[in-house]
Amino acid sequence: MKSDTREAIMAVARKTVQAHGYNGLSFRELAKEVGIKSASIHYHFPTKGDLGAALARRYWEEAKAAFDGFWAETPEPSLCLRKYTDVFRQALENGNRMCLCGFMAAEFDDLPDAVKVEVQAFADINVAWLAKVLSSMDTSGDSAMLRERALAIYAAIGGAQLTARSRADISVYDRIVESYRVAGLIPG
Amino acid sequence: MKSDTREAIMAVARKTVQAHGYNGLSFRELAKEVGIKSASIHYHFPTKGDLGAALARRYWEEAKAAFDGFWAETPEPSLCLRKYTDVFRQALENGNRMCLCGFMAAEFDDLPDAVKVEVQAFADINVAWLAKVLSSMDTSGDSAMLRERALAIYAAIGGAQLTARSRADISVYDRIVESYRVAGLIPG
DNA sequence: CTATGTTTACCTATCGATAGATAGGTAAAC
DNA sequence: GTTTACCTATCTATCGATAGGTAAACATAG
Repeated sequence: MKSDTREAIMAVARKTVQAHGYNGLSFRELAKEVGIKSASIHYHFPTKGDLGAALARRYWEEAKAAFDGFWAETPEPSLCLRKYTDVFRQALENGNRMCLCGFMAAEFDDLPDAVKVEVQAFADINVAWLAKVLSSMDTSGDSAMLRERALAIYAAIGGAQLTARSRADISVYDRIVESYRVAGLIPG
Repeated sequence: MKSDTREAIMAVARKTVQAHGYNGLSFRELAKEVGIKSASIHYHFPTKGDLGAALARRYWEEAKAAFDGFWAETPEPSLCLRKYTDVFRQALENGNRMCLCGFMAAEFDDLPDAVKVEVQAFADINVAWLAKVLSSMDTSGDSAMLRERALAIYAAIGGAQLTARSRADISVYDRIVESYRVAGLIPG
């Protein structure tokens, strides 16, 4: 089995970053919640940047697995998109938290390079997956335009999450995303 | 004249928060850039929360004045909306910075209450102004729906800014906003 | 099976840097 | 004489990181 402690560190750290950001993540506080000493975190993750990069990488790997699961199991593309927007809703449900990489996008200037790479990878897999789903709904064959639309949907969902968070009101997220559908930004 | 130093503190602090967030704002670094000692900042702003609240308040006051100026000077509502999206573009032009209140929305959990109030006020004035402009383009008279659309546009623009920032590429912002218009989220 | 060496996974203790905040002093302006 | 607008000096708390120790787990040789 992979180290339980390492997994526990990552689990607690992910929730912390989703609520307080990368800059709001402290080794001492993290260690206290895990039940070890802060020096022990350095054993598993030599620097904070190593931990941040591991967190962001794990985050997009899990997201990609979930999205691919939707695509494999869900025959209806519009339902696929509904499951997609629900994933971002769940972060808000979980203590008014944000997407880990969405928060880190705001803090981008202060991230170590290794973390930046993984944050960008998260956006990439979102856009690629959305473009794939959109292409299954659209016969125009203009894949460049679908990619643009996919990018717009990804950005809009991140904005909906950010806005709802500042209201601490998940219904704000629902209303914004519904408006995106009404306006035609998100098809279905 | 209002204190030059106080204004200088606010000007430097605003740029810092737009790049590094409220948590990334340090009295020592701020004082160094202004050319005074950190203790002197406490003379003008007793606590960091006081400074943060003053920054956010000033920010939405200036935004409101700018938006009202657009509305007064620009006869064409769709041109008004273009000036609106340009305002958020300018933050990115200015060293890949974000909207001050957009960044603080991410850090919402860690903000003093007095700051939270002002961050929410910024969103309120954006949505109210957008709803007013939208109502001038729409004769349906469904003001509740226009407010929902206004909220969606505000959220989407914030997301576009966040996404473009994480790419350090202003053209990403332009492409996303253009997609919003193509999709019909932003009329005009 | 036992003895020995290595690796794993922590720990205590501490480092220098930095955080916001405060006390008290000073010199100029009013 | 009081207020304004700074200053120096310092406080406690916290930051990420490091050095070095320990005890258990494991591997290997006799």
